[in-house]
Amino acid sequence: MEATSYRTHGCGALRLSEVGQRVRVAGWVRRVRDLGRFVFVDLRDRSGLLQLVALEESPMYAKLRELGREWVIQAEGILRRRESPNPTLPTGEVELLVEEVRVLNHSAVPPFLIEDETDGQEELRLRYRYLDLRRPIQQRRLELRARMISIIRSYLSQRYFLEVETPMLIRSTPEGARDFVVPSRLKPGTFYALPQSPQLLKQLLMVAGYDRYFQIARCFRDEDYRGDRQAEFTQLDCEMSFVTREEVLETFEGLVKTVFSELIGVQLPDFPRLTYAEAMRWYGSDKPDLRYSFRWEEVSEWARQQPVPFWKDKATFWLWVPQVKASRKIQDTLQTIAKDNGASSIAFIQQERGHRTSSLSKFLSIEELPLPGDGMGIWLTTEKLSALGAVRQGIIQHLNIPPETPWAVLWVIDFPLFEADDNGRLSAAHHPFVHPHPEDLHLIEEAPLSVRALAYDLVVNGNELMSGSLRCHTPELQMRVFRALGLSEAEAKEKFGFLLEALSYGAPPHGGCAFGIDRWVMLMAGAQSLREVIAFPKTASGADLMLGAPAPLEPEQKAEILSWLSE
RNA sequence: GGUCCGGUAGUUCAGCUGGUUAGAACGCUGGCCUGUCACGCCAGAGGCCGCGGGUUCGAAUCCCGUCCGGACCGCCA
Repeated sequence: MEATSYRTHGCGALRLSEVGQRVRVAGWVRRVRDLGRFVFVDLRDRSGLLQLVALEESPMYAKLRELGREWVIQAEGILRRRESPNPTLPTGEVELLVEEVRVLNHSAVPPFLIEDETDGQEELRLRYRYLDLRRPIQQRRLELRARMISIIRSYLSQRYFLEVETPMLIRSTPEGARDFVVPSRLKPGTFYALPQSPQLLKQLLMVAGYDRYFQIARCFRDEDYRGDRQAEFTQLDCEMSFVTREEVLETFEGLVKTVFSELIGVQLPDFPRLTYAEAMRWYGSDKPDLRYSFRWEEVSEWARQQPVPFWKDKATFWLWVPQVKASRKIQDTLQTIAKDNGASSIAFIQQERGHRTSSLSKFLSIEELPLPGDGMGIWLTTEKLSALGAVRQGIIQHLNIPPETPWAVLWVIDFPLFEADDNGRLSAAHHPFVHPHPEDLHLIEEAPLSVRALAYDLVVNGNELMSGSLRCHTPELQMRVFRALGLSEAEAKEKFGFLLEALSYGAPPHGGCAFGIDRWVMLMAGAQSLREVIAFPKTASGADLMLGAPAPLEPEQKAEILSWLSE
């Protein structure tokens, strides 16, 4: 902490090495402990906590006794060794014998404890966010976030990436989430939209020859929120030219490893890669949590030959979880999860100290099945692979299985380019600018659902942390994809004319990605909610409880804006 | 948009099958206390029971509506 005229040291910086020195500190009063002939004050600033002390015979004694919680004070005196140290505090071996104290500001009594373990509910803390952020644990989280962004900037800048800002007032794009909209005053009846991501702008930067771009970009989506979602959120947005998918993955694998190493001292091994098809078949999810190694195996052929009536004509999968045992109640829960996710049957077998029990014992001679030891096995019949993922997650959650490793980071690649909605209409699985896999180009028209994309996700502990792709860089290929999505030439020109035009002026091969920074910080900080790693977050209904936003406008302002809405 | 949970002292909660004066802990105020660090001890103040309506002799408690917060589903290329 920098010294100023108000202070010579940060409260948390003082150690035995400063004992005997005259020091001046400034900060907030955490608590006053009045013992009669002694008074102790805990003084807090961002650097930590320091104990101040005054004895009865000192004129400071009366002054310290009068201080209230969260008053802002400045104190000066000689640092001395404590008679009874506190080993739980970094400054626990020293204290400041106060010779002078100045109250810089009073404070109202705070509505909740300004401590890591606070007694305030989140609603109250959001209303007094400046007090909540005064808690050391919050300061550490925002410091972690700032350090992470600084590491990212340094890594990318060293690799020829250029940080470019893109506008917040842009044009609404037809796909994706609902836009936040801003009415135009100068052209009544027209509207700006806030960006859902700088996707198209960064592609235009590649066309412009900027080669490697990044931005810590604020993005906006007007959808309903959750604990893990905010109306505005922060992306690390990146794009590169003249690179293969392989080179993009290497670049960002390096970034992620660097952040883990420099931020929390974790050396990650090389990231395994799963294709989308493998991830779905083995884990039933496109973002599998690989902290747990157990995975599904298809046993349909074997199952069809067994005398189990509900295994005929169905795809059957087998999962073995070693060294666990599920109660009847948990089995019922897993069955509900399976059924809710479209599975047609679920069956269990358990072995405990060599003794086997199974819900299929009346169909199968269970003693003859080869089992690897004690544990639980599950057979699931389902046509929907996502049921495999739901049951696997259910097992982890309800059996409280401890992770085998603290961090599991992997790539999922070869996502499908298209997906069909409920009515069978094609839509872009990721977004409509993704480059199809070169081996599947011939399938775009005949079998679009089997076209793979040059797309990739980075998955950390079951969370999608980053998503990206190579992009169509010729207008011809981009138009083929648009057509497959059901866009006519005229519609494509109307909606994405500027992109098609830009691609026709010498667009280089390019691709990139976007990281969800809030989620990433949340994982690194071990936080439970995005709101804990955002300085001024909104509630689930999109409200800022401190500012009182959103709020009605003054009648004149409202009337003026209403007049802009229609031309 | 749907389902569920919650809203009582400054705070976190109890009370809720209707019935004296609505409780506890922490915090706050005052007093005592020689080494505390969740200091301890004693005393005290503090309440439109979210808001509006209804049922009833009587409502924190039951019913309807509404607002706010949270979780889940939908939604989130």
